[in-house]
Amino acid sequence: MSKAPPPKPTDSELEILNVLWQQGPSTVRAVNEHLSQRRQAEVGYTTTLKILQLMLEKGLVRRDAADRSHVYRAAVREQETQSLLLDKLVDAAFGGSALKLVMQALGSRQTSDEELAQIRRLLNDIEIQNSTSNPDDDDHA
Amino acid sequence: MSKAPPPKPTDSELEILNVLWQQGPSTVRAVNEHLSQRRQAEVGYTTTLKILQLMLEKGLVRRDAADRSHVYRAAVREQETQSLLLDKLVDAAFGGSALKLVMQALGSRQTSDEELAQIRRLLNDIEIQNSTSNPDDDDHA
DNA sequence: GGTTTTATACGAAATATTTCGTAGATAACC
DNA sequence: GGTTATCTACGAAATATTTCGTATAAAACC
Repeated sequence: MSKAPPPKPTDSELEILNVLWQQGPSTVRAVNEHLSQRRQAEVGYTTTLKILQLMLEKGLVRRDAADRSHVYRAAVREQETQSLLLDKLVDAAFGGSALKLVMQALGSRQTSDEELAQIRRLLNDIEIQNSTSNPDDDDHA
Repeated sequence: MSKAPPPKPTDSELEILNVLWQQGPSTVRAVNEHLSQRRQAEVGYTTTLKILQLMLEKGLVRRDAADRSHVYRAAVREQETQSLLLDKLVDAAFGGSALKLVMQALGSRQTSDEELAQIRRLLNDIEIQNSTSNPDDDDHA
């Protein structure tokens, strides 16, 4: 046993991760400015700093402390985090059924023909995968 | 102006809503027992009571206090709550793109042919709707 | 070299959430 | 009628999250 997986980020932490994913490794000041832009109001510099320090302890970010201004970067990938949050939501609100979530997402909002086409392409890809490997291999515990 | 929409339920509140959606109107004791079953451990009776009281203040549940044992029922619909949580997640983790969320949900997990077919049927329905009403009516602010 | 600016670290207040103990009232039981 | 069980209300501890003020050190400026 060695590493515990990083925990689910809080709302504020997720906001900061978004900045780091989009901007790449950044100083506290840079993160703080992007954060202040996203929201209506100005965010205190030390607030951003503090959250980044907590994120460091949790393993959500790493930092390069070579210079006086430390540079932080995301330690978790965007896609992995999306999956994690998606799974949590599926469990907590959709009775564990990702299908229900997808149906809900598609059904309750406007989806353009272009997007529909995009999803169809993905469905085709998945179907091909299903048939080339194990056609009926869905729920073998 | 009159009614503020019920807020996003917390994790515990969502758990209780799930019980109420599944079991229908229930006493505190009944909710508490279902809750204790879902988790490993026993949940304190007054803990469940307290959360239900807070949910009442927030407008997430209503109650019938005619008898000594009050009966609580969900004041928000399951589907609406799912939509709300979904929207929040889309904004917070998928840059506002529901399409990305759907692609991620489908791409990163095993989806059976049966489920794929179900989604295709939904896509067809949506496409028909799109063409019968307003074909290019996606982003008219 | 002294002043101002810009960093990090840290403590702690403010807020939100979860948990439960205790008090008081009422019903049920014997 | 008195005791026990069950219920709600309420306060508050325990925990998590968000926010920021202050202390301190180092760099930048003049």
